[in-house]
Amino acid sequence: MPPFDMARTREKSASAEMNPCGACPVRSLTVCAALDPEELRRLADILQNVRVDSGHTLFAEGDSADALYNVTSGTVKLYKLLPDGRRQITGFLVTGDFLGLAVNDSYAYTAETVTSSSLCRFPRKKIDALLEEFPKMQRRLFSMASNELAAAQDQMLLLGRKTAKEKICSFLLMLSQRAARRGHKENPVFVPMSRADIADYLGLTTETVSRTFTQLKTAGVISLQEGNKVLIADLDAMYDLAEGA
Amino acid sequence: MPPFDMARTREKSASAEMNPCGACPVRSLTVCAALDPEELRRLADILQNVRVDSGHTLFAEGDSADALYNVTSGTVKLYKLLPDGRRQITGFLVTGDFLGLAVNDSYAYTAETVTSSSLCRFPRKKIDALLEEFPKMQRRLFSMASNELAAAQDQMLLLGRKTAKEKICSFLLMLSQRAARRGHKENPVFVPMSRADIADYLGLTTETVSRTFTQLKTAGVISLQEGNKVLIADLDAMYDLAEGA
DNA sequence: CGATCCCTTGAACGTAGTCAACGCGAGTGG
DNA sequence: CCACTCGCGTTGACTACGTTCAAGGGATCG
Repeated sequence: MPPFDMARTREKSASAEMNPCGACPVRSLTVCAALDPEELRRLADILQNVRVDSGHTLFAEGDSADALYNVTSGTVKLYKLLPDGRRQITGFLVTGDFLGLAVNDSYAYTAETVTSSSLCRFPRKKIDALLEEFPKMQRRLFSMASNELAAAQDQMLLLGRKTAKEKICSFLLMLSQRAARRGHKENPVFVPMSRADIADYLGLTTETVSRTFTQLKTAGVISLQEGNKVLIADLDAMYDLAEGA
Repeated sequence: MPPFDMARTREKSASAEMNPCGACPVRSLTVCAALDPEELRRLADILQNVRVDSGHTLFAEGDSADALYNVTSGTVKLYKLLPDGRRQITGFLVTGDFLGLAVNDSYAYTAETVTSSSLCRFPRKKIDALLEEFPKMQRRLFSMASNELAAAQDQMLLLGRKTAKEKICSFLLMLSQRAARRGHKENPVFVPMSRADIADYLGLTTETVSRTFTQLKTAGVISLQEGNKVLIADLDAMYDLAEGA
């Protein structure tokens, strides 16, 4: 029996065997894009499929960073805490996003599922070895990190300089655009996270988030629908409101 | 704002030969660390040394991103603007930091000098080719981007969840630690940027920055010295104040 | 059916923003 | 050489946006 078959038997989930990377429907979105079949096979050999229910912690800030993850379905939030419990969510990750970058071999943030999610888990040492071997993948990861960095700067602008209304509108537009890029319907927008999560992402309180939704609803810019969906009724107004026009 | 071509003197390979990367005193801090002599020579071949007076724009948000830069001396600020002029400074870069990562071949932010500065300029196409060739350098760049990303998340926590006093203390401590890591004296801290710049970095107004400095001064935690220096009189208090203890 | 969680709404409060004035030092020109 | 301007920092008075504290509704679940 070839060694790679041995490796595959170690995978946690049977679904990984039935759905190898070559057939992965979200590959084009992520770090695995543009790898050739042989490289994909090598990648499949080291990954574990992980399924996590909503509200569970993948890893906590300060944990030793022994794996990189790739979201294949669901939504994951990353956050940091202050000693007194104040929380800042630094990102909501969805299909195709990766997480687990480390500083000093420790995670810099806590990762927790918002909805039940599936992830590919790459043990650090193995993925590092593979990155050495496949510069193509290294470049891809770098380019994704660059995009993350640009998004982080947008978020700083939002946190430091936007009003509550502008923050909420920017947030909804971001979710909408992100859904569109993944081939989901961009309107109404699916908003799976709680008011508390939105507040901690935008630097607000739940009360302010709730009040601002009500304002926008009253102004006829959005309307709330069943199943945590938000219909953007006036897209132009949203764009204007998102930047203070 | 003066036109930057006037202030900027671009020295071609001639000066690069006189001061080759091999003798560069800040190499260990930056992307050029751990390259061998041959690789350094190749790097020196493509770089331009750039000297820029204070208050000049290196490039603006949206410009086509045709170069990567590396700060060798001085301080550079990066910022983004809202249509009505509100500004968020996303970082102050010093010796060893790089800038110029692009999204869609455009810069995502404006880069402007705070003090007169020197930079190494790497034309995009040439540096990309070199990165292909030297995976070592690619990895180094990636690891620096990872650190940037972690710093960005810290900044989001600051912007979203810290009070004015906590922001100012965190800021001064960051400057102090950064100076220490570069072998400069960490106390008193050199603070070359204006109140307006500090405000736009911390999501405050100049008045609040000024008032908070006065408060900290009155409380005996810091004292202001000649030449834009801040003496941290009570380091423990600063650490506590920075996280709301 | 009670307990819990999440969301919403109301009222009062407080932190930081806004508007305004002034001091100070550097640079400029009469 | 002095008067003037200009940019920057500081301080004061007032305001406002978002927070805090509190209450209640609605959905879910044991």
